[in-house]
Amino acid sequence: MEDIKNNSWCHELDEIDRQIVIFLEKNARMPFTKIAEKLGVSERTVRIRVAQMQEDGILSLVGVVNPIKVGLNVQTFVHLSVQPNRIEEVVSQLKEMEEVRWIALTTGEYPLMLDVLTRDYDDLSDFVMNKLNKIEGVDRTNVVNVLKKMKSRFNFMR
Amino acid sequence: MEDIKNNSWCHELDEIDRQIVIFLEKNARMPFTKIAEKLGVSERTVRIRVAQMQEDGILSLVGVVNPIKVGLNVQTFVHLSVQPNRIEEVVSQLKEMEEVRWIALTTGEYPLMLDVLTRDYDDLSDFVMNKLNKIEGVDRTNVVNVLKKMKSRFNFMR
DNA sequence: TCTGAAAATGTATTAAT
DNA sequence: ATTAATACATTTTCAGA
Repeated sequence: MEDIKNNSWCHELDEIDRQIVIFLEKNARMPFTKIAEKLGVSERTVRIRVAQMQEDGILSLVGVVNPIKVGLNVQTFVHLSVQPNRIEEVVSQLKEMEEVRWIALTTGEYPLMLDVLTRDYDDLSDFVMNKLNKIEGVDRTNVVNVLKKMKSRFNFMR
Repeated sequence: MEDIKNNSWCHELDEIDRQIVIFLEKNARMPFTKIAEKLGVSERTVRIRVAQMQEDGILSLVGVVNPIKVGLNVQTFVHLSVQPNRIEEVVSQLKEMEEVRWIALTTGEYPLMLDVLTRDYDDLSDFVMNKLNKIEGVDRTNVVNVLKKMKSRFNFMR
């Protein structure tokens, strides 16, 4: 079981990598010199390791906008049942819709799941009525509204 | 309808803000000087605006780890039905579990929805059997596995 | 580790509302 | 009076050997 560490799809991060990530998870613009100082390594070490992790697709340093602050107040999950031979076609249409932020193929009664963001319930109902329900091949839909987020933690290092 | 622009919960970004965000969504460490140059404004303008947007909770500049690259290969959504008077209590237990990345109160048959990340199906089954099903007050669960992500777009500016 | 170049920050100043 | 922009001086950070 331990050989998992040497697989290329699972990059095992050493302690220095992990510490670097912890700082950058909080502040993507933290100066490398400051991180280096805190960890007792050279600035170069930090710079090289960050570049390597970005290169390997392990770490991204990005700006993220808070959707609520720009007026996208309503988050909804839509479970979709589709005629099996038309899934590809339906997905390609869904991909083009800007309200649809995330699409996945899933197990269960409804093979597609969408994460949908809209300004308000008017826009949501407009989306469901005029976009979703107009797609050919959609069988049944199950719409679940997010009322309140109770936890959201997407930083991975401790 | 246009007065929506002057509400404090909905910070309307002007064109310069939007352009800044577009650059930072791609690269949180892009030098302010470079952004300023591209937009034809001073570096200080960019710096102040970024600070202001961060202050207002509109924009965060963060490092994000690709879960798959660190061995978290299985994403699962769990819909939970809970005895109504025990929701708070159940949520507070779920919050402590590191597999549970995200919790929301939702409409529909199952009032709680969880986003769960695990290394593999063994860990998932362990989580369901030994953690989830041990919580007092949980009524029914509906477990939906993510088989394949078809779209993921969480940058908001165009 | 060092070093020149680049970038970020602080202060003072001005303009606009 | 407050906010936002600029210019410039100083400090910090970056990226190469």
